[in-house]
Amino acid sequence: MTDEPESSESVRFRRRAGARPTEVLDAALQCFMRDGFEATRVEDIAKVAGISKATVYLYFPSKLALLEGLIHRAVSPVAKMAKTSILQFEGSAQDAIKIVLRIVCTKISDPDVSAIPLIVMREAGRFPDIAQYYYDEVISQILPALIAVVDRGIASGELRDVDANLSVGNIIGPLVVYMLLATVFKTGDLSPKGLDAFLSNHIDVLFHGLVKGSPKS
Amino acid sequence: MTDEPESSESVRFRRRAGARPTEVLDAALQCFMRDGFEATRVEDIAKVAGISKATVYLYFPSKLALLEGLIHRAVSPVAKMAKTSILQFEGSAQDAIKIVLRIVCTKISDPDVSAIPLIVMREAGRFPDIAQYYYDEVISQILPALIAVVDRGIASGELRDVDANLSVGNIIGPLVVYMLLATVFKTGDLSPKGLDAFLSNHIDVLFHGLVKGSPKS
Amino acid sequence: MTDEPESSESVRFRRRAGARPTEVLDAALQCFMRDGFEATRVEDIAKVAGISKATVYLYFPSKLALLEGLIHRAVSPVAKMAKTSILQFEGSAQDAIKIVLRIVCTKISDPDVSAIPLIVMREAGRFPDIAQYYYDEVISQILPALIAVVDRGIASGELRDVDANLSVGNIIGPLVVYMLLATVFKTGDLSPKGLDAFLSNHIDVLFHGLVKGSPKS
Amino acid sequence: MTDEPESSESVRFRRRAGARPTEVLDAALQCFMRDGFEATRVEDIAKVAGISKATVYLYFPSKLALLEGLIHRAVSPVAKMAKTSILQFEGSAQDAIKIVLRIVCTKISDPDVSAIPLIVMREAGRFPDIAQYYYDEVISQILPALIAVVDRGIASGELRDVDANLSVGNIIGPLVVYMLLATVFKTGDLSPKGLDAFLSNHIDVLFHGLVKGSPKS
DNA sequence: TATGAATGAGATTTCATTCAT
DNA sequence: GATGAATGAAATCTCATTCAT
Repeated sequence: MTDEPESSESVRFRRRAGARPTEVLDAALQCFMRDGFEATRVEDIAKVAGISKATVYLYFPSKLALLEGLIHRAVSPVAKMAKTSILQFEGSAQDAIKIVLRIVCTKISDPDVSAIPLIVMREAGRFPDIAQYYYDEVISQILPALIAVVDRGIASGELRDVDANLSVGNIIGPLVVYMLLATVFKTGDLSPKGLDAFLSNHIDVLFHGLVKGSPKS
Repeated sequence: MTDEPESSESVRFRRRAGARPTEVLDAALQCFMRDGFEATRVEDIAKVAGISKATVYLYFPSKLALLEGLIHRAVSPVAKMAKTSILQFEGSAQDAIKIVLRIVCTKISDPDVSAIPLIVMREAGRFPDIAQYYYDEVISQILPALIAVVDRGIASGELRDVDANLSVGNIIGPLVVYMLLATVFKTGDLSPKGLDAFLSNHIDVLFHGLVKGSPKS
Repeated sequence: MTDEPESSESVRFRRRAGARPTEVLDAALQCFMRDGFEATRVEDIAKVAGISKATVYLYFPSKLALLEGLIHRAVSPVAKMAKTSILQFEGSAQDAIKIVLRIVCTKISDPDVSAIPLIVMREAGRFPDIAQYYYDEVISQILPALIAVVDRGIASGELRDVDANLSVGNIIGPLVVYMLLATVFKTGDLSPKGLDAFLSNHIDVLFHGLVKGSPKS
Repeated sequence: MTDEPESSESVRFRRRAGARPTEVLDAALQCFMRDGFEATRVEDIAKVAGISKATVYLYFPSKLALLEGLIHRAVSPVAKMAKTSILQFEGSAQDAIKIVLRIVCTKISDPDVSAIPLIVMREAGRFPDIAQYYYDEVISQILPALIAVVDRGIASGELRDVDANLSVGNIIGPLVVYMLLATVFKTGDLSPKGLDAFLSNHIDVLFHGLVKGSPKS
C-alpha cells in the first residue's frame, strides 16, 4: 500500500526500497526472457523497473549478479517442495505421477516460472556455474524423486518393469516439448483449458501406451 | 548454390575457396554453441577457422548472416527427408515411429546436428525471423508427418484412439529431454550404446504404457 | 572561523559537531595520501571518518573543498612560524640553519605533516590554484627566510661567498630526498634516531663540504 | 620516410603502425604529466596522439599498461648506463661526481625525461608495483654507484670521512629540489644557462661547504 | 583473396552530488 | 544534524564493421 504511487507524479522515486530488489529481478526476468542475457542492457532492465541504471547497481553488483539472483529466487521454493511433497505421498504411483504433472502444469502456465528453466538452458554454455547450481538445486531434486516413485510402483506390481531412470523422460518429456513449442515458437495453447486437454491425453498415453491390445509383460 | 563447385572439372581435391564458407560456418557453430550468438565475437570465429577477422566478412556480410547461414545449412536436408521418407513408409505405424525415432537418435548423436535446434531455441527471442524460418522448415515438416502416422495407425485399428496432435509430445518429448540433459547439463550418455538402451525403453513405454494390465480401450 | 567553538561555555569535552570537520579532514588526508585525490572516493573518506557519505557534504561542499581545507589547515601554522622564528633569530647563520633543519626534521617525522607537501606535489598539475596557494603561503615564506640567513652569514664573514638563492637547495635538498625515499619507496629510516644520524651528517657535509683540505676562498 | 604524411589529408590514419606505440606513449606521458594518471582519460591520450580511443587499446590493453609502458621505456636505458659509466670511471671522486651531476642535469633539461620520476612519485601510493619496479631498476642502480664513488674517495684520502650512504642526499638533493620547484611550481630556470649556474654553485658548496675556514677533519 | 589497422557506437560500471526523511 | 536512496554524467573498455594495401 505505502509502496504504490498514489498519484502519478509526487512519488517518482524514493519508494520504500524494501521491494526494490524484487522489482529489479522482475524487470531482469522480463528482459532476459525476451532478449537473452548478453543482448539485454542494464539500461533496459532499469527502464522496465522504472529506475535509473545506477540504481540497479545499488542492489546488484553486476549484470551477472542479476542472473544469479534470478535463478536463486526461482530455485529456493523448489528445493523445499520437491522431496517432501512427492516422496511422502502415500497413494498409488499413478496418482503420485498425476499430482506431479499437475503441479508442473500449473507452474508452467505462469510464464514467470517457466521462464527460468529456459533462461538456464540458454545461458548454460556461458555460465556453467549457474547451470550446475540449477542442476543441483532443481533437476537433481526432482528426477530422483520421480525415479523413486516409478521404482516403488514397479516393486508394488502397479507398474510394468521398465527402467525407471530412463522412463522419467517419458513422464516429463511431453511437458517440456509442450512448453518449448509454446515459449520458443509461440505455438500451442498455454491456457488452463489447453493444458488440461494436453495433460489428459499425456497421462492416458503415458499410462496405457499408444498400442492397442495388452502389453506383453 | 553459391557454395557449390562452379565448374565440374577442377573438383579433385580443391579445398581453398570452395570450402571456406563451410569452414567458417563450422567455426561459427562451435562458437555460437559454446558462448551464444551475442557473446561470440567475430574474431573468435575467425580464430577457430584459422583466418583473419576481415576474411570472415569476405564470405558473410555480417555476424547475423553467419547465424542465418548456419540455420540454412542445417535445415536444407531435413526438409527433403521428412515428408518423403516418413509419409511414404508403407509398414505399420509402430515401425514408422520406430524408424523416425531411430533416425532422430542418429542425428542427435552428432553434436553438430543437435546443436542447431539448441541455438535456435536460445536465439529465438531475439531473432523471431530465424525462429519462424526454423519452425516452417523443420518443425512444421516433421510434426504433421508424425501426426499423420499416428492418425493412420488409429484409423487402421493398430493404435489406441488418442489425440494424435497432442501425442507427438509423447513420441519426441523423451528424446528432447534426453538431449537437453546431455547438452545443457552434461548429464546422460550420448554414446550409441546409451542411446540404444534409452530408445528401447522409450519405445516400450511409449507403445505399451507404464501401467500393468490391459488398457481400457 | 566556522570551525571554532561558537560559545565558550560548553567546551568541556565536546567532541561532536565541533570536532567533525577535523575528523573528516583527517580521514581525507589519509585517503588522499594513500590513493591520490582522483582515486579517492568520498565514500572512502566517509568510511574512515566513521560517518555517512552524505554527512561529509554537510561539512564540505565538494570533494575539492576537502583538498583545499586540508592544505589550508596545514598551511596556517607555517605562515606564522616561518618569518618570525627564523628571521628574528639572533645567533650565527650556522645555528639558524641548524635550527631550521631540526624543526623541519621534527615535522617530517610526523607523517600527517609530511604528507601535505607530497599531496600538493601530486595534484599541482591538475589544481594550479592549490599549488600557487601552497607556494605563496609556504614555499615563498620559507625560502626567502633561508636565503636571508645565508646572505647575512656571508655579509658577516661567517659563510663563504656562495650564491644564496641557489644554495638553499643544498640546505633543504638532502632532507627532501630523505623524505621522498621514505614516503615514496618505503626506504630509509624515519625514526628519531635515524633522522638524527642523517641530520648530523648532512650538517657536517653542508657546512664543511665533501672535500678534504681547506677551500680556496 | 614512408611513415610521414606527405600531404595533410590523404593519409589521415593508416600510418605504418610501427611508430604507433611510441606515439601513444608520448601522448600518455604528456597527459599523465599534466593531469596525473587517474584524471587522464584515455580519450585525452588518443586525441593528443591523433588517433581514436579504440586505437589506443589496439596497442595497450589497458590504461595502466600505458603507465607501465611509459616507466618501462624510461627505465631501460638507465639500467645500462648507471653502473658501467660511473663505476668504471677512473679519475678522482670529485670528477666522477661532477660527471654524474652533469649527466643528470642534461637529462633534467629534457622534460620528457624528468617527467618520469615525477609521475612515479605521484602514482607510487596507488601502484606500489610500479614504484618498486622503478626503485629496483633506477634508484637502486644509481645510489649504490654514487655511494661507492664516495667511499672510494674517502679511502683514497681525497674526501673527508663522511657517511657515504647518507651523503648521497647532499649530492643529488639540491638537484631534486631544483627540478621539483621548476616542475611543480613553475619556478626556477631550466635553461642550460640556469642549470649551469646552479650546478657550479652546487658543486662548490657540495665540495667545500658553506662555512668559511678549514674543516676540522 | 586476404589482412592489419582503424574506428564509431555502444556496454558495463563508477561516483560526486542531491534530497526526502 | 545525519543518512539511505537515487541519479546524471562520465570513464574504461569492447566489438562489429570498414578500408587501404
